[in-house]
Amino acid sequence: MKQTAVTPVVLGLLALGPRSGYDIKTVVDRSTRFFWAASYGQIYPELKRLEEEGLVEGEDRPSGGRSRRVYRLTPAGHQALVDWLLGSTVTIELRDESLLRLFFADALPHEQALQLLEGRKRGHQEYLEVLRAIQALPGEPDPTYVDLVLRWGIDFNEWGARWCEEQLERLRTRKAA
Amino acid sequence: MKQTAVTPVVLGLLALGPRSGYDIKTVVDRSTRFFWAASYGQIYPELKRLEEEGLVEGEDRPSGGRSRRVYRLTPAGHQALVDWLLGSTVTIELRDESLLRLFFADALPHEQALQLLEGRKRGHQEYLEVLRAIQALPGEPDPTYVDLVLRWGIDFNEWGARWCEEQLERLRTRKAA
DNA sequence: GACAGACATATCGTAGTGATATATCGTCAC
DNA sequence: GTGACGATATATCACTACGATATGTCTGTC
Repeated sequence: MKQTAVTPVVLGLLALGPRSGYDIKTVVDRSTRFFWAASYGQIYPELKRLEEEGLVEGEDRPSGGRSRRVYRLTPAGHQALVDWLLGSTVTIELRDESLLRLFFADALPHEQALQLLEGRKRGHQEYLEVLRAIQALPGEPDPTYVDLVLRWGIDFNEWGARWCEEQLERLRTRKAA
Repeated sequence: MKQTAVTPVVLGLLALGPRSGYDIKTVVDRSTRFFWAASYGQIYPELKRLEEEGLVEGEDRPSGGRSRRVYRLTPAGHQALVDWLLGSTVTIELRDESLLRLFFADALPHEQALQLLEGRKRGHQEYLEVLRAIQALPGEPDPTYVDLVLRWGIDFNEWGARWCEEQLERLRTRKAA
């Protein structure tokens, strides 16, 4: 079975209930996009491909003149999801412009370099607010592991802000010494 | 001035000294790739483009029959680097398959889901070893901020492994309750 | 009844990836 | 000294992904 970057996220979301391509994109943008993004340009072709392979089943369910095709997971699709969940491939890619700036910060005067750290700290704090707002959203509580991943985001940004603060102190006192 | 994803990393590395495209790729693979990757397919065209814009200067310096073109930063290029360093754009993109697995882990039996957390912890520990090996490399110490970013990688992975451990405990005791 | 905004699918230009082709050089073994 | 192999060096190409937007429909509301 062919695997692309969106395969698992499509299968995983359909496992939580039948959805259209549009629905998938909406849910992704509100949840996994923080660590796994997906675009229409990937989702729609992928749904077609997965249907050809028999992992999902589509059903036209237009509402009036507006077309809508809802997909559900087949047993084979559920198996493919579990196989992936138990698999051992690990993709980790990070693209962090703020770290890249820090990396080259020796080209700046001391004070301006420290301001990069201040900026990074602020970035973590702002991100934190966004995630806390999501956590505080009304509605039934998230499933255990969905909640766990949200926690990760919150804990990570707390850690990140603290780290910046510690390094600022270290670099300031070291300079004074 | 047009900006692509590799512009800052090329300018930044040339600021540390003249280099060929091959050199840039080698240094990237040993350092920034952890948070900012770059491929030949980006680097060579980018060097040409930056030369046309007058931000870098190339000089053919073949050794024997083997061609080699070494680039150096122009004053305009240095200015462009400083402008970017002081800029406020923030790109943060994360693609973390292990988090995606956790997100969908409610589809697994409790024990197997916990094993995903164990696996993630192990991933952090392995990454940690790689980074510690880099830190222990002989040679003159890295510039302050280059070292700072390496520290970040180490501290982050230590934090990540600890976080997994804490969540494992929490989920285990909660289940028992 | 008009307008904004959500719903839904589809597509397209641009850019990035990873692999590989081509060629030279250094060095180590035998 | 020659053959093999890996490092140096540039270039390119097929494939994939991304982000933005075109197109059209429906719903709520002022």
